[in-house]
Amino acid sequence: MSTATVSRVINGHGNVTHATRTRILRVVERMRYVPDSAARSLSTGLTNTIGVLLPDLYGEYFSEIIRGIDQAARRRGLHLLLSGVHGSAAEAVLAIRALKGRVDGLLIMSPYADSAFLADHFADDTPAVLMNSPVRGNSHSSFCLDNRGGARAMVRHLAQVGHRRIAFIAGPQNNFDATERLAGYCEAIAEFGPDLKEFVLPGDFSEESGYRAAQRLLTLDERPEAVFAANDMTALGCLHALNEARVAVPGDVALAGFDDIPLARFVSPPLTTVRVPMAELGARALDGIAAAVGAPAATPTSTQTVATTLVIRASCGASAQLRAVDELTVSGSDAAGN
Amino acid sequence: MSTATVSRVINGHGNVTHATRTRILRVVERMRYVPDSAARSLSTGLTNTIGVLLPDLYGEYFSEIIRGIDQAARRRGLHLLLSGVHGSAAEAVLAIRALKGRVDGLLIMSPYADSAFLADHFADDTPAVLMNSPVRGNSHSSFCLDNRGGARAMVRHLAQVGHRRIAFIAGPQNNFDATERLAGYCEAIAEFGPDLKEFVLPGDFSEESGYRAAQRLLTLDERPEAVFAANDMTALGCLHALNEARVAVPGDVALAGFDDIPLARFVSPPLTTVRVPMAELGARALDGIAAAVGAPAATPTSTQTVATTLVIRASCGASAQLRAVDELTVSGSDAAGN
DNA sequence: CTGAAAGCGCTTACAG
DNA sequence: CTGAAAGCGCTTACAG
Repeated sequence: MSTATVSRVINGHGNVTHATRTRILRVVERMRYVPDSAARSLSTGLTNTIGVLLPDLYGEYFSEIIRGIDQAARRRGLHLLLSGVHGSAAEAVLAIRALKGRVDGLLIMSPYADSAFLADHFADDTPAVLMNSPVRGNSHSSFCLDNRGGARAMVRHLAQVGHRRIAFIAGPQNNFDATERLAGYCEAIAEFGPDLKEFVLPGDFSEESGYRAAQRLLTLDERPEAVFAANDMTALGCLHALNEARVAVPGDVALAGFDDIPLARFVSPPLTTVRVPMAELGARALDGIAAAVGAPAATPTSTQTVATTLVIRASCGASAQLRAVDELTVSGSDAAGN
Repeated sequence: MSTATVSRVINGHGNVTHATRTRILRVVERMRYVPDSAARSLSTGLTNTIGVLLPDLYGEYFSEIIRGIDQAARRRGLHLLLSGVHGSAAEAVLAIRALKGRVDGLLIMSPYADSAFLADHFADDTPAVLMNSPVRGNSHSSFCLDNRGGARAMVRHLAQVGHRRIAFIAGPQNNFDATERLAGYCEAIAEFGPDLKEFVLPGDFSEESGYRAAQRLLTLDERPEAVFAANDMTALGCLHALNEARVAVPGDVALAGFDDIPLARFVSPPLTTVRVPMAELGARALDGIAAAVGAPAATPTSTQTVATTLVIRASCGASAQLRAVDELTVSGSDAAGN
């Protein structure tokens, strides 16, 4: 009954008599023995946990990512060491360092977390996967929402319904989702007709910024026929201002958002928007990091895109017929790198 | 430059020449050396991380708890090992066991996690704190929302506004929040007047169950003057059914919820409800477990209650004057045990 | 099939 | 002020 033998039965390594095995199991049971994870990690070099770094651990958006990650991790018997990295790069560095020896791999979403940053601060023998982050270089795999495709699909939809002057209320300039959505809008304006013109107003994803943007739009000589907000909260602020000014939606102006937050279908009129499958993003990223943990270091990296969905409701003047379709998958593709 | 000396400068233990210290620091910097957490944990017996077990890691409710826990943990430089324990007690046992050697303390919210359960499955030298769970015995500290006080305050409010027949749509029977809210309702009915009568309908916290309960209420000979739902989603389902039946709220029947979810103030009429400060619960519980980690094992345990807040909006027929007050703190108390 | 021994990477008395 | 050594609790070749 040496520690070696106990270790063997606990880890199911065979080469143990049935008799000794049952004897050990009985004692284990009686003493409620549970192996110490830290010791096990030290000797095996494995922790069975994945570190997850997000800008925040809460809110609609991150909560959904966590949900996807959690479900995928649970399927694989992996633990999650979560950390919210609010803002500063210095904080991100500390968080990453603190993970050494605690995790087998890292899942990270952060404006600072490009490959160079990771190479600098994270042990290069530990795999890392980026989520929804600007990818530079191909030393790490990454999973991104198709924000760009979603924005393009929305502009196409608005143009199809007949709107020409389509304004865009942007999000924060240092936010990856926001800049991708803006880029998609610009691309689509250029692509879907010479009669479409870019018109971008500043915003910051807040309800407040949507409210202000709408007020400004209302003072214009030539009002846009449609307003596409970089996210739903901004669109809601917009709607508020429009209501106050007795401007009918979608009668006088069409309104669209991005995210499909729960509120979107409760407001009046229900908001046409783009659904972003955060949980799916999280789940796929977890699967990606799990694969990387198991794979040899030289495995090629890839960048994968998670499709977004156009959700057509009443706020853009689409015909009931079109709305009946309700949801159309609009995007999604894979690209392999390195 | 032995490992011992390096260890001393890294941990700032003094007794090192300025010269050797700077030399070591320089090398540490150049090699980007970061101590291995698993090894450190093994030798110090400390992990600087708190394990957190919640029924789920996502959704409005848990997301807010996580937010509070995260903020408090960050203030103290503690890491969080999060685990969602969906349902089964067996799963909870596994999750708890897997934490051994990984955490200095445990924060847990689960219907199964009473003191007896913890004593059975969690090392007794590791402190644990319960959140919003039925407390039996006093071997563990616990932090609970004052669901009972919140429900009582709501009934009192409804009675004050003039309602006599106040129905309650209950939540799941095995849910601690739900049973406490029901208990508060019953207590208050008994307390605030002989002319008040208990009338409880089944429900399960879902919008659907509120919808059905309302339909049933509408068939009654003597309709209630007020309906108090065990949570906001149920109240919303109720509102839906009432709207369909063209029963005016609050004109024909008053409606109240519990939770104060974001939607509550967006529906029409805005919903009178009870706000539950989940983030505060999480933060206080984290502070509690942090204190327990530092304290000697014999430190007395305590049960603390986190106050809830009555939020008066338009759905219950309260006068505008009363509503102007908008929010009234209604409850909150401390009780020390053992 | 079983056990003695080394080693995982740290920290911390204990000598010097 | 500094280093050699033991020990934290496991796992895993290696002998037997």
